[in-house]
Amino acid sequence: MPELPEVETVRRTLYDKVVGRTVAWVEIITPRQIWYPDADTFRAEVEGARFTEIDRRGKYLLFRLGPLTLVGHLRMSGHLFVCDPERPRDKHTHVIYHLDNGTELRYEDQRKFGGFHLLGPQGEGMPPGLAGLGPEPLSDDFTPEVLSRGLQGRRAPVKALLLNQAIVAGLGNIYVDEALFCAGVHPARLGESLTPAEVETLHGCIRTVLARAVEKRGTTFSLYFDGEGQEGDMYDELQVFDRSGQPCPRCGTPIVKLAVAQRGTHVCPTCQTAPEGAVLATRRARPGRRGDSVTVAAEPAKPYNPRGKRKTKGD
DNA sequence: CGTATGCCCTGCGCGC
DNA sequence: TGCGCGCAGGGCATAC
Repeated sequence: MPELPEVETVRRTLYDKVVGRTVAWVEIITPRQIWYPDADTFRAEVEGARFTEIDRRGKYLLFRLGPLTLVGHLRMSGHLFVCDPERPRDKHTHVIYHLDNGTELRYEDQRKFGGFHLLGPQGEGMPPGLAGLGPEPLSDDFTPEVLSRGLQGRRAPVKALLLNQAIVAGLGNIYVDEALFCAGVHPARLGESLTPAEVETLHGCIRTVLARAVEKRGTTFSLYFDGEGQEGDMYDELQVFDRSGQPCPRCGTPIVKLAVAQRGTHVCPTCQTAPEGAVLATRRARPGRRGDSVTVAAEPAKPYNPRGKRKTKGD
């Protein structure tokens, strides 16, 4: 799952291979991955344009094409990389930007969740998530005060708030769990319940965790690789994510997997104190499945609703 | 407005 | 061995 560190690594690894190149032609294999405008207009506008810069905001890649901006989002399983045309095409190849030096900028995506927007000079066509994106966590804009304002008075679990890209940009499931562990804050705590000291610590942890992950070129968990096809090295440094049943690196207590905000969530039950009176119900120990013991966590005032899946409800 | 839920999609593990 | 099911998850639309 590409989050800020993975997307930043993709940006860096694509940079020299793409910037300065002109798009000879665009091959759209799966039109539904073109989100804006329609595929024909998109192709017509991009063909002949030259990549002048690659920026990143949160998990969005911003390819500057002179006055236009090609926005890419990898979502869960997207890959963007440059390769030679001889490379066999994966069956999940959806878009190919054929470059003027004969190489190809390919977009592959198993789940077809990701896609592209082409923004006009004034930003027309911008997805709402990009327009409403919160501060870059590694920039000076992101201060403890800014984080505090994002959590202030909010009755959602702090994990849900950190996943909210309007509060802070770029965090996903992996680094939220890591940052909350680093800060010793339980993910089910409500945003409004954090003390100023906890917010300050959490702010520092978000930055430390993300900066380290960028250094390590991201986490390869399931299928991530960067713009050169290389995997990230951060997985081995993860403290809690995907480590359920393994000893906490700080105190040795086995890491537990919970559901918070409908998301798989990893905590050390000793280092991250559950909120006072929290309902901690073991949903089900799924035998054999990576040894997960899945537990549901919620504040007492708002009992957890197991996934709200009312498909074949008892009838 | 803030919060919660369903949807998109497909590979995989699991249970039979 | 093979099939069908449930799960995973980022962002957006929609419902309260």
